[in-house]
Amino acid sequence: MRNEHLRCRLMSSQTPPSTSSEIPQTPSEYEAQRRKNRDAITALGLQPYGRRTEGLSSVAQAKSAYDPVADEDAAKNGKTPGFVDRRPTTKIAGRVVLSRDNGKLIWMNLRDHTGDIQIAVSQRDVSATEFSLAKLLDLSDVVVAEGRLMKTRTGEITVWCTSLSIGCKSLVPPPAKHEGLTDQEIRYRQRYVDLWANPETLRTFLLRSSIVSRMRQFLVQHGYTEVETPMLQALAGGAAARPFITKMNALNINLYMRIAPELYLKRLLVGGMPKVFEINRNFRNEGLDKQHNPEFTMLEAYHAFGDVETVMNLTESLIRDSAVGIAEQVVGPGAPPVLPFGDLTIDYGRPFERIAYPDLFERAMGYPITNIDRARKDLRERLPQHAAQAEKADPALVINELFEAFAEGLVDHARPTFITDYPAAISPLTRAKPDNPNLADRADLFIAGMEIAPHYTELNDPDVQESRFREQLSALEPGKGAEESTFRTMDHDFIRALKVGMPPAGGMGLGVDRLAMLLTNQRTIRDVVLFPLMRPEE
RNA sequence: GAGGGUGUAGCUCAGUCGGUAGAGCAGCGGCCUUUUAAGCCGCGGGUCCAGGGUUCGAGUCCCUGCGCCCUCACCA
Repeated sequence: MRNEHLRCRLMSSQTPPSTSSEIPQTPSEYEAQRRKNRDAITALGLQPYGRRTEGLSSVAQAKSAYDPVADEDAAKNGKTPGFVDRRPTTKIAGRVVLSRDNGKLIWMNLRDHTGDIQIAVSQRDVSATEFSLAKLLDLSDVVVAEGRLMKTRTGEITVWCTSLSIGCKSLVPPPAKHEGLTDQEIRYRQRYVDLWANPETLRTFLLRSSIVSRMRQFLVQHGYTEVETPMLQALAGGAAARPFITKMNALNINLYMRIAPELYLKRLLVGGMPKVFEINRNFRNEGLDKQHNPEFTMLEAYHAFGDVETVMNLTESLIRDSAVGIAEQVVGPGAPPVLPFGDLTIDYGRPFERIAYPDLFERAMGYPITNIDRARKDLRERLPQHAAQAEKADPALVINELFEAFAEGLVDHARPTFITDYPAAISPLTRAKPDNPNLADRADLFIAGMEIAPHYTELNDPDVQESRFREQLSALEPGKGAEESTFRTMDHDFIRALKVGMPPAGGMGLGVDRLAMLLTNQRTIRDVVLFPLMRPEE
């Protein structure tokens, strides 16, 4: 009953308004003209918003079905009596991207997600109604064309229509046919236009989709279990970042959008799931730039009885497999995983470089990280804008300023590189190396200068974890304290979980958007996020 | 947060020294049965991002604000 009612309402809303007073806003000249054409299509007895259509081929399938022998035969013998036309027929749906009306013969180019193809609508070969429809079509309408596959005199594969119908009327004029849609703002705000008007955009997102599904497949094949943990959390933990705050009415409490799934995934290790991963969104209340969108997709994976080395190997093989998948789609089967990113050519097939933090520091500065006096002096002299840092109590921060300024730049951007052996002092949530308590069992993967994935040997001593939490809380800067202490709270349940006992484990987090940027050669995160965050219109 | 760029027709863009708002495509009317960004003839189309100022006169110069892009900084 209820469905009936809904259906009636839906159907009535599909009926075009008969009076102009029902048109919601003043239409542009273009929209008015298209509404007029739509009404004329309705007047022909056709439904301008189409209906279910079976037996559709993609444009790519149609093109590959073209039969040159049959076409030549038809061209040569088509007019002889008793001729049997063996050219294959096809039925395709696509958006009208070009139209050339020669009077009694209309050429149009249709586009679907696989490409463009030309169709011809001849007055001689379709019904009078269908030919009238063809005359009433506008650029960016979606049509269904059926006919035989042939080549024109100039050699272009064409569907010579025997029937034509409309899938939907477009009331909005398309972007310039030659330039496409170039306005960045409209590309992001109206992605639905960008996707059809710029085939490169659709291609990028199809590639991104294939990366993510192939990653899932890879992880499952390697024995990892995919899980989903809370996105709404009473405590936003697992990373040092500011969360989005939201409110739950029923319980009258504040909740936070998660900044990381880490603490929940570790609880699953406690529960006895040995290898888990999650691919999902994290939310961080920070600024936007080429590498940051407030919501972004993160892969986190944990491996019980593994360590940092275990997950480094996982990341390396996972990224290599992703690159192989992309190379096969972009270049062809068997293509090596070598992909361009801007001016770089990145070979994902070679073993990833591994450089220890202290070694890289010494290579850049000429002295070891233990030479704190020298480091303080360097910071004052070479980075005066960070002079205040030099007076800070913790030497590791001094070292790290210099490291970021001078050492990170030595990493070859074209070569995926793990930086290992970070100072323990700047890695508060990581276990120390078994043979050196001053170094953390942590490795960060950099590609093209971007931080792609951190790896850790996870803390599993509840007492150590609790004291690290406390240190983090007490280290809050006075100015930020009031605000940040509202969401930085001790996660007692997580400590309780560690008391139950978490096996030793390796864990990693991989920025899926950044990996998608690298593999699809897009310079900004906004070009690999379908609907990037924009300031609201108006 | 700082600096730079940009905003003009549905789209892509010109617009000189401050002096009647322009082009191509798209649209409308007409012609055209093998076109390739089809072609030919004709026609219409503007809140020059918004607000203020200077000026006889502002798309143009000045100020303020907003959007987008780029670089840097911050954050991670």
